[in-house]
Amino acid sequence: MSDLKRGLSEAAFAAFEALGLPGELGRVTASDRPDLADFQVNGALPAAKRAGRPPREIAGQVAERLAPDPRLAAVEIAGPGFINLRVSDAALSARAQAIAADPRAGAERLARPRRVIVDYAGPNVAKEMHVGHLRSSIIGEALKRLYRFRGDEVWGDAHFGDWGFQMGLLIGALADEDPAIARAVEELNAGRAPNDIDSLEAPAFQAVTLEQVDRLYPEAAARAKSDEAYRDRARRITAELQAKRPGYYLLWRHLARVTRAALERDFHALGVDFDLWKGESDVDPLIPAMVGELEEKGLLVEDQGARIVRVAREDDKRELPPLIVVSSEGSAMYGTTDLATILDRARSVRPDLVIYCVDQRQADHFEIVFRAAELAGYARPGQLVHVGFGTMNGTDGKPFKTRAGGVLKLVDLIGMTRDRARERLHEAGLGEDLPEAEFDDIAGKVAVAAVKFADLANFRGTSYVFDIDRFTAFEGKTGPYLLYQAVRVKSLLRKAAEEQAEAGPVMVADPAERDLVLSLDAFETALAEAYERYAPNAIAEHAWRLAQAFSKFYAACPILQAEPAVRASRLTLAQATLSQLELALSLLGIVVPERM
RNA sequence: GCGCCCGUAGCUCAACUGGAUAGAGCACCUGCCUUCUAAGCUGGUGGUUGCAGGUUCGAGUCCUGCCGGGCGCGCCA
Repeated sequence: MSDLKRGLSEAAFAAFEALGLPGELGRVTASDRPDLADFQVNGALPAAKRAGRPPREIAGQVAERLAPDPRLAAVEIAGPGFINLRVSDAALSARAQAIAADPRAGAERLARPRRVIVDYAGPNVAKEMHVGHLRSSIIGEALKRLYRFRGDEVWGDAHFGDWGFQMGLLIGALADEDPAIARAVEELNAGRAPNDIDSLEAPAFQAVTLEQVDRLYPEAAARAKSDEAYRDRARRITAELQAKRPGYYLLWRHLARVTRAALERDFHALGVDFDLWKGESDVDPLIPAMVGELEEKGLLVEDQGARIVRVAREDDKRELPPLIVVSSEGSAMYGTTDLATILDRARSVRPDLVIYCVDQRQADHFEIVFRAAELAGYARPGQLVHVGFGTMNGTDGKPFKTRAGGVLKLVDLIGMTRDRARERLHEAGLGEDLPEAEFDDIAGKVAVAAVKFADLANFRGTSYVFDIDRFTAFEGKTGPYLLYQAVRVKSLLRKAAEEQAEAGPVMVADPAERDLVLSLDAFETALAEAYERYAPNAIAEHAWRLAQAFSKFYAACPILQAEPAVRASRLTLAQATLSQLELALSLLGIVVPERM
């Protein structure tokens, strides 16, 4: 059963067509004026222009055809030609009943599923994740879950940055700092490259820690900006690493392992998971053949010592730089591995759509890579999509930094939020008689809900201010509010079960019940919008509205004390709300505890 | 310099792709716990949507020009 909005749209579509007007004009939307109507149709206004007739006249004719519909209690014309629809209580009751009985809580399935890859543009394997990495993980995860839920076949790929200049830079810095490492690298490099390099171990590298990496990388990156010789050496090392010189390669492998473990820990804490734990290095073997192919196709040209693909077009408004495939040092670049990854995926997964969930600032980069991929025949137009998001700034409007001037690590953010959650749980007297382990689990879920919802409630495209107080806020439009509402329903349903109160047929009567059912009905619309615009904030917004509608219903309508038939109806509404709310939150990557 | 994005309540953000009276949260006033979890609910204050034009029945949304901010522009990712 489709939602009320779509059902009514179909009726309005038919009404417009019967009048010889385009059916699309019959699009039904939620009313802007809830005091006047539940839904509205605005199509009479644009229709008037085409038909050369007054809008109210057309609206009147459409309304006449809609009026007999048993789902509608009232059809009225308002203002210049709006058609206001008020749904009957019986139709709302039936819809609530259907949602309650539906394991998908009223959400539909795609008619034509696609094969989709969500590329999280994973963090660099050179430094720990900080809050700046938050968005791609959270948004990417939400998109992955949404797409999968609607019926697409989806692969989430971490796509770690583990094969570029930053690795050469870090290797150089480590050798500079620790003579033992420098020696080990030299000795290994001096020996002949063994055929089975993967089985080699280099004990000297075992002592390298994440803390060391974390400390050295920013220094090295800064120095490379001003010191040309230093930069050139790092680029040389990068090229040699990619050529698998044993010393560099084995040190790289150790770094990859160490940082990978930290990344897994961070992603796990956030409830983010990947189907493919791939990195740039994984497509390295494809590069030589790819370069040859680009050459054969006449796309590759020599320029300033590098080998590039020109992607600029005549009608470009700006001068788009070329894709640098092979640097003048002979190494693969960011764009090289991206292109090779597109080729790899085209051969393995054969996706209909690849969503790159990456910072908006990289828009030009992706435009260049996508054009190159199309020129090479690795992708069709529209198959690759860059879903950009804004940057996260501090309260001062500049890129976020801690008070000490450093970046805030993701683990620390989660930890801080969890501590705040513990405090607030105590203050509110929630979960006091629960075992320690469950209490901790709840605090963790509250923290993740707070962090994720604070991010996902914003439209991805705009930058927003990272405010630690906002991420640890538990009142108002926050993740914890939503958990609280869901848990309240669970508690209610538990109590009902104890009293052996059963759910039964829905009979909508109270205004709060009407509003709740209309909120439930809007689920599919929210999912469709989030899907089409790659915008999880539509789901977050829906979850918030639903929770709020329930809270009002909860305050206005006693449930367990009501007479049996009313009680049964309200229990069904509560169940439907819980299943849809929990589902919506799960799509955002937020887990609801049993109690709190 | 060229290009992209943004400017909405004191603060942080929405606004179903051009529709009615621009909505939430926080903050600030107001009332509600002998009824199912008060992290809640109720009512209220708060706006010339940066400025000036234009397009049309109708503009926060589209166009033009200013003002202000962010970002990107070849071997970092």
